[in-house]
Amino acid sequence: MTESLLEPNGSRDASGSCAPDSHTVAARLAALSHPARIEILKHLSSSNSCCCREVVDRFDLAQSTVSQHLKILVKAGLVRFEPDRQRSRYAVDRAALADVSASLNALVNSCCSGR
Amino acid sequence: MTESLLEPNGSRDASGSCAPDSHTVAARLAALSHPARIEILKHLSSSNSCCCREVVDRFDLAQSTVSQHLKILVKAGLVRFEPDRQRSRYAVDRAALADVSASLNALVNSCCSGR
DNA sequence: ATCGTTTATCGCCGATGGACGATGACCGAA
DNA sequence: TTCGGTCATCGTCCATCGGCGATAAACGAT
Repeated sequence: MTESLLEPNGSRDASGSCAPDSHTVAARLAALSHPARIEILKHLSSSNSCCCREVVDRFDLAQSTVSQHLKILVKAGLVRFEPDRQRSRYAVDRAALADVSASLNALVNSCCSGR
Repeated sequence: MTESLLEPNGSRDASGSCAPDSHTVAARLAALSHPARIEILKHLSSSNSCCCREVVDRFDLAQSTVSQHLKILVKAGLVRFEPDRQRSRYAVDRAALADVSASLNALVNSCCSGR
């Protein structure tokens, strides 16, 4: 693994808020850096909770592909997964999503203030 | 809420808020989804303008690797590139950075309102 | 002109991503 | 039970990423 040459870890900025390290932010942004996943997120948010099939029907992607994208979103913590009997239920974790946005905001602010 | 006056690709929906398409957002987020690039951005922002060498000295990465990362950041429009005689100058485009953040904010908001 | 510095690019390689089809498991209904 | 629908996972294929060293071009200084 090629990590550890960057940031000391959990640095705190002047405002006292904890700035997540670059790896964490990068990993979460990576989950958002695919158009299909963004669209899937939008779709999920529009209907509170979806099963995989609904997403497959909406987009022109194979079921296995959609399942993969959902898995990535779940792994990133942006989508909650609840295995129902037959139909799995996927739902946007709005708090987590807001958190990612806040992290990026913090990064941008630190870039704009450090001058 | 947020104005993003740039972005030629931004389509304006009925509500007047600018909603960039998924590909655009995804591409810009992809540029941010690497810890080294995030750290490089922070470094650039801390000293207004850098040459490649400065970044190479700061991080434990080969010069070619840093050059690649910088190229990616430039291509994404997050960093401005100005070829000086000998030393290229790289500087954070704070407006573009703020714009990415705003785009993500807009996405999150649309996900949180659509319910 | 020659050397040293800086930079961008090339080629290479291993790892990962993204797409798909096929498969098997699970469940509900007939 | 059998059938149909849903889902996760596996394996495969191809493209891209991320790292590096090597190289050549451009420039300043000697």
